[in-house]
Amino acid sequence: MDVSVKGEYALRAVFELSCQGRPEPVKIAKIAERQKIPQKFLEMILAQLKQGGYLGSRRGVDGGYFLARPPDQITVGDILRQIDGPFQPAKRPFADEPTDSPFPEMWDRVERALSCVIDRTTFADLVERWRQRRVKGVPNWQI
Amino acid sequence: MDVSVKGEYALRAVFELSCQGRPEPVKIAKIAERQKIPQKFLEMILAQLKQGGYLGSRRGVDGGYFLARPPDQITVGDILRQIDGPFQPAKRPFADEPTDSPFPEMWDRVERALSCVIDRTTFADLVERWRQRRVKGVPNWQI
DNA sequence: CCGAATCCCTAGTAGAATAGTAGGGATTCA
DNA sequence: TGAATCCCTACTATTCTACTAGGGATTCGG
Repeated sequence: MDVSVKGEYALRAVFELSCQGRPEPVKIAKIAERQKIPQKFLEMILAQLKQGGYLGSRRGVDGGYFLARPPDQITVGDILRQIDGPFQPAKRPFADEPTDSPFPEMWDRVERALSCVIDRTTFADLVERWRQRRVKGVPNWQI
Repeated sequence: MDVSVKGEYALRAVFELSCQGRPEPVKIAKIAERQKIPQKFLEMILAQLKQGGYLGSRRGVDGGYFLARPPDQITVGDILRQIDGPFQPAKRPFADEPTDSPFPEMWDRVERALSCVIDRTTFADLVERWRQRRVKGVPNWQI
């Protein structure tokens, strides 16, 4: 019932890209440094996200990765599913399980509850909340 | 974001015990057979559940395992946590993560959403829903 | 056209976790 | 006493995780 490190790295990378106002390319090395992610590992992750259609890239001197869509159209659930695969809490139907088990219905509830958070949270939301917190956390005492 | 096979076995075993009206001992072999769980593996699981205070046991000829509390006082969350450990969706705080990350707050939401299902679903609930479904699913055509 | 910077691709790998199995020891009770 | 049961320790094959290594393909300024 937990997210892999790879999944967390992916979220942080996409968050980093979402913080850019314009979608101009950011280098792998820069993302790796700012988010403290092993660079070669990050390369694989970004490739996977690109393959899922969430990122675009450019090679060469001014190359890098960028969001393929605006951050309000990418959800946390999108990224996690792309990296860690679909997360049914339990394999359904469980091979050996009696067909009239009480659990599948409960797993559905779990999945819906989870979906309510991760499929409704976009990276635009994350950036906005994070900016708001920074403002509230470090208020301007000068007025 | 998924439950281990061990965790599912544990749920099914506790469900099986919850279906007994009285808390009289049920043999490992019987639970294993009825729920199609490898017996030796089940032994470990039941020991772990006993150690967590959810089950009691008796040895000898009429021995077996039984619930240590009524099924309306054991939740799905109790059992899953005992078997699979606490499930924070992500390790918090993530060592390398900047301290002002937007994610911890989101993981809190996820955890609360999850908790709303698994910590509010008791085994009494599961048994009741399951019985109700059997009644509705196999209606009496004789009137 | 050169070459430096960048992304791209395949492969390998140490260590941990998962899902068990094996074999016998300790209790209980008729 | 002995049969039935739970109890305990150890072992293991397989898979997964979190990387690392090494180079190849593009892009672009000069």
